[in-house]
Formats: sequence, C-alpha cells, structure tokens
Amino acid sequence: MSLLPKRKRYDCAPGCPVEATLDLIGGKWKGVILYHLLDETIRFNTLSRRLGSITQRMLAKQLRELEAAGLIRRVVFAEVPPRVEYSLSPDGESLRPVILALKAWGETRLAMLSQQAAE
Amino acid sequence: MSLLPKRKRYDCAPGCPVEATLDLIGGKWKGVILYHLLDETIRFNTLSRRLGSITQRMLAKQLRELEAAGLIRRVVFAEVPPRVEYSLSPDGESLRPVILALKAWGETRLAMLSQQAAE
DNA sequence: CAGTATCCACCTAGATACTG
DNA sequence: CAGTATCTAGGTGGATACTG
Repeated sequence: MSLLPKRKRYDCAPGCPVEATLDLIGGKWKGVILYHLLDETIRFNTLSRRLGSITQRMLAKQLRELEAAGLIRRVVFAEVPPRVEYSLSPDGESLRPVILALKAWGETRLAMLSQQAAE
Repeated sequence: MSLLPKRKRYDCAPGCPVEATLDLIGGKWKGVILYHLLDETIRFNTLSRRLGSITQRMLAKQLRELEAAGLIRRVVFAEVPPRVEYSLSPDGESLRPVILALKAWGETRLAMLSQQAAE
C-alpha cells in the first residue's frame, strides 16, 4: 500500500520530488512541529505551549497526519494523568537536513529583513 | 518597510525561521516554480506547460507573490507577441540549497514508496 | 493531561471565459 | 503570448466548549 495521497498524481516531472516533500512538511504547522521534535521527545501540552498560538484541535490533527505519513512516533503511557510523547521516527529523522536548511535560510532572511527595517 | 506579512507575528521562537521559510515557498506551487527556475529563465507559457496542471490564474498569482517576496525577477520585452521572462533573483538564488534539499529528500521517499508498493 | 465535538470564517485553488 | 475577470467547491485553520 502506498502512503501517497490517492488524489495526487505527481506527474509534473521533474518537479515532483519537491512537491512531494512540500506536501508532507508544508502547511502552517508541520514544519515547525518537526523542527521542535528534532532534538527532543515532547508531550502534547508542551508542544502546544511551544507553538504558542495553535489550537488543540489543530495540533491533534497535524500530529495525526505526521504520524500517518510515518514521520513521527506517538507513544502512550498508561498512567493517570495520561502521558503521550511524540518523537521523530527514523523517516522523520531523515528530514533533519531539510528542516535545518529551512531554518538556516529563514534565519538569514529574518536577519536581513530586520536589518533593512532598521535603516 | 518590512516584507513580512503584517498579520504574522513569528513569535513562536525558536521555530520561527522554519515557519518564515515555509510561508514563502510552501503552498502547492511556489517550491516547484522555484525549482524549475533554478537553472533557466523561463517564459510564462513554458512554465505553465512544465507545471502541467496549473491554471493561468494560479500561475500568475504565484509569480506575483514570488516577485513581491523578492525571490524572482520578471522581465517584460516590448515585442509583439509579448514576451515575459521569469528568473531567480539573487535572493531566490540563495534558496537553491533549500530547494535541492527538498528535492533530494522527495526523490528518496518516492523511490522508497514505489519500492514498498512493488513488494 | 490529552485530547473530541461543533461550528464557522477565510483562503486556496480550480473551471471557465475573455482580452491587450 | 501573457495575462485578467468571475464564480465556486473544498480545504485549512480558528473559537469555543466539553471529556475519559
């Protein structure tokens, strides 16, 4: 069974691989969530606080989608109060250079923009 | 004046740079458009054909946004029939490693998925 | 704590037709 | 050739309230 969304054809060769990746980490939250998971295992509410403005509904939805894509792992502990920890799967790990490239470029650009704003 | 969209606050430090980058190259088409412009200057209709399923309306809109973000250049030739060429600006050029990272990861993943599908 | 359930505004993107 | 105009469906993401 393929993990590719059925509705997509990825027939725009040779741009496809770029589109395929953006499909998985694009959107408003997924890239940032993966970024936060790069170095730590994080619990639901902690992640929620780190992302600041995300709603619980959206966070749950994004996490389900990342899990379905095989990029993150969800571990539930049978405790009271409940504890659920999210971490990168090996596939998610493999995205590290990509996420870091996005981060590096974004940092440079944000610095450049605030520089310009100061002039 | 800042090129940052006014409605965004980028206050989710330290995830912001990732979000900022994804804001610019995310969505369904921008990353792929930049990818196609990586090695060539391309005309409107050519780009349209290469992307396959994009509508003229969407292509025009994405190109305007990329131009407004300072990532591409638009050069109009005073000819009949009209000719408009799009190419990467220096800022867009600086995205090259990012786009290539997206491409490399996507290629690996697509290969992996088709491998699995064959089993 | 870690979610669901509901409802809703907005935006993205497609279809189609038209034009300087 | 390189767009614009109009209309619309569907998806994305937010607000709020509730729960095992």
